Amino acid sequence: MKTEYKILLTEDDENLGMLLREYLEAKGYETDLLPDGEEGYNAFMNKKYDLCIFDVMMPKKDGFTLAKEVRMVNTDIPIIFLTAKSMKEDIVQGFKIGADDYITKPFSMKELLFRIEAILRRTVGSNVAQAAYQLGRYKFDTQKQQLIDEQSDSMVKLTTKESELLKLLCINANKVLERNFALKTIWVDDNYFNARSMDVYITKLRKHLKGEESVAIINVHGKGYKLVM
Amino acid sequence: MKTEYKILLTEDDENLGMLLREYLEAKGYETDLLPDGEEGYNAFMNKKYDLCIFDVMMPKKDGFTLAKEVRMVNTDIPIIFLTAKSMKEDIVQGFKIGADDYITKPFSMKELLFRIEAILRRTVGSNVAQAAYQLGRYKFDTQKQQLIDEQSDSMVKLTTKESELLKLLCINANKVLERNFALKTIWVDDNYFNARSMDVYITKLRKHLKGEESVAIINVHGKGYKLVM
DNA sequence: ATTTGCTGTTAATTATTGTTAAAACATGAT
DNA sequence: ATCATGTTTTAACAATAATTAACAGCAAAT
Repeated sequence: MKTEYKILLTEDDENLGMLLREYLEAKGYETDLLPDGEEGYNAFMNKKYDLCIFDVMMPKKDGFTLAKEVRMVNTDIPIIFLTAKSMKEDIVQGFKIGADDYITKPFSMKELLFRIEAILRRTVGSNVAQAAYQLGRYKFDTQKQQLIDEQSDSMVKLTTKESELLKLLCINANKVLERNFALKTIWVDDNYFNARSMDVYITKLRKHLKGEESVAIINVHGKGYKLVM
Repeated sequence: MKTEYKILLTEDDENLGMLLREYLEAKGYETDLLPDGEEGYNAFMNKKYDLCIFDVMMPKKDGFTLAKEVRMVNTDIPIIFLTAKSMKEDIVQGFKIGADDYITKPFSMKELLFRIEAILRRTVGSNVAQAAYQLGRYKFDTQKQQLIDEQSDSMVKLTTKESELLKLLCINANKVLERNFALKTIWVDDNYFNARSMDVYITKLRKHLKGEESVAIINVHGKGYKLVM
């Protein structure tokens, strides 16, 4: 099962745009090409993309403005800017907005592809479970279901449910882990009682992690929980 | 508490190496410079680094071999390759090994710095990725949903809604944040009651920020609110 | 000036989450 | 099968967050 990644590309130069789209589609990315920032924004709001590539210089709405608006709705989606070589200042500004990468024109399409792959490997790919997570001073071993305090060199055994929940939180670190999702994956059924059971486990995990200031499980009201670190 | 990031740099050209190390240290990165792959590997095994920068062409052990060995021990650590412009094939190989980025010589040190920052923002994610806004004496951490008063060194926890709204205001600092836009992004639906709810949260935010004269949330009649500072 | 519609603020209501403890359930050892 | 132990769920109540209601104040339009 290999889901196709969806790319939102905005580029006002029609020739370059079409060329890029064709290339990206050939490489297996579903690509939507929009000619300016406004249309790009509309497209973004109407479809779920995995990555954005915005030309900086565009009519109606430039790439940075578009990126800001996109960031308001989605803080995580990777954004790559296409920028003219001379504009060093653009690059600085781009990173401030939260660019994931930038690429200066002219560029080879291969180069762009490498960047895309590298980013997707990190962002989407980071959603893949790992064997162990570092939570500040604690190391969480998902296999052994252990939380090791590397400072005092002590260890706490986690129960199955504790471990499963913490693992889900880790996989979604710094993102919201939706209640329903967690309930369906761990408790199978998402009724009222299971939701309360989950709350109980959140309390337990918070106690386990309270020795590390930089790590916290915060509640996102009505949505779920977020492991921040 | 700002932990210094540790960088492992291998580069056989002594002049370039020293220059880079000097620059990176000036930018606040603790940098160890090793002249070849073998010494680089020894250093890696003896210390905990946050990021690696490997020259591809090195005596004794080239950058790719070194990277492969490092990857066996640590699958996550970001690796940036320094490679000669001509060697397009190098780049392909580099990404196969799992490079996070590559940079072709000659390059500007600023450019390298941007790459480093971008990668650290993503991977370590911890310190830099947390979009934090400075509001006069207050520092607003969007991830942890906290408002830190840096003068009294006290902290106030924000609720999810408070945090979301303040974040939108910050993104649009000194510009009008339109009511409808905020309602649609935070409350999803922009009916009368949600609009009143938003007003209540504006009051709450104003209270939170009243300790700082230079920051204010002003109303733009019929349009929305503007965070001025 | 008066009306209408927006905004400011506080308090009451409702919904969600935090926490603790007891009950129910599971598991392996005797 | 029974017991001892640890895990998970349920229950109960406390605390917090979000919405709604109510009324006061202000801004723009007629």
